Amino acid sequence: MRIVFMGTPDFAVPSLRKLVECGHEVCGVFTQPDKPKNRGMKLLPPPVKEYALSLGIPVFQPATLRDGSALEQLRELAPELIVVAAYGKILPVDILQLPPLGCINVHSSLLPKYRGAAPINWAILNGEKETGVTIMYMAEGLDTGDMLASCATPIDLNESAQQLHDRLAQMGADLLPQVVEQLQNGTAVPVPQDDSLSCYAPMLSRELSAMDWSHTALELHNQVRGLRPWPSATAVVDGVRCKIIRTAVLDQTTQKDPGTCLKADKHGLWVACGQGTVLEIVELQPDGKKAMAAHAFLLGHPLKENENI
RNA sequence: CGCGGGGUAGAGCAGUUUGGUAGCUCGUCGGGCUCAUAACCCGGAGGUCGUAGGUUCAAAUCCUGCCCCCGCAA
Repeated sequence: MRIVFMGTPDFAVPSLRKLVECGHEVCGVFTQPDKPKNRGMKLLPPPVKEYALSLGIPVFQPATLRDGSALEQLRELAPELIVVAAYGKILPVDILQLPPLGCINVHSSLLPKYRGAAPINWAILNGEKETGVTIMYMAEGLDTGDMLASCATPIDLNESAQQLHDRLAQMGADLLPQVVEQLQNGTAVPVPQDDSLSCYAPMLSRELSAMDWSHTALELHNQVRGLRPWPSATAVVDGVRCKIIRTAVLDQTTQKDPGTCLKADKHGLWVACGQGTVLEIVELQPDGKKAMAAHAFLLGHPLKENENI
């Protein structure tokens, strides 16, 4: 089938790869413009662009889809279907109506839950036991279109958003061929979303990072793994601002106030949290340093028991 | 030229301001104690101080170039 693919970050790459592998004619790829990133403000191409170029697929990076030129380019490409995965732009109606078979989106949640920009992270932040991917028609509303297929997966208690992201990216890609085939055959069965069950997963921000020890160990654990790799949960440990990379919820209780260091030696770094729960900090990354095991950090930052960390 | 932190033993840090024999904790190796131990005691090994040059009687430390790592910002 003749398809235009729209996507930007790593999440979208497996889907694009799958379409190509299945023999579809991906006649064009739309992705966000290169943006200054990283140290030195170097202009970096999005992952989807790099991959598309490596396959020799024409890449389009319009700053806007609303000035008519993108629509014109799409008319020339004349796709039967547009497949979107984490593109990062809202498609205007005229584009949504262009392809004969419509526009479909690979979304990393079990819709109607977690519509929006950061569904993977919010599923973990909220302590969900299960999430998944959904492929749906695109409608004018944000992630509100009729669903065509979905696939669920359990979330491991210690899984980070990054790990889950990678799994879901692949799951979404694997789900794609059957949906495309059904659309082609006319056998697809769109299922409307039940708006009463929906919730939103807004974009992440650094303001979510700071750890509040009065929260329970489980809540903090979810914060730590849900915000990986960006923006990461942060805490000040021995006066040093650190990203907290990996934690473990301990099967212990304490009478000490939240934020009290219960243990700080080569066997571990334990912190008292809300409601008497205890969190172990397993791995962290001080400002300006590489990630390190908590016990290694303690060698150079001797912390005492019963102090506030 | 976006802002900033850093590269010292296998690991994490101190020492650099005020140049003068390289230090701490952990690990490691050997020995001891112990029913036993991830605990404790004794002893040892291990570092061209990122790299290239400069200043100096003398450089981890001061000066210059370069390489690499990381945080912020986007």
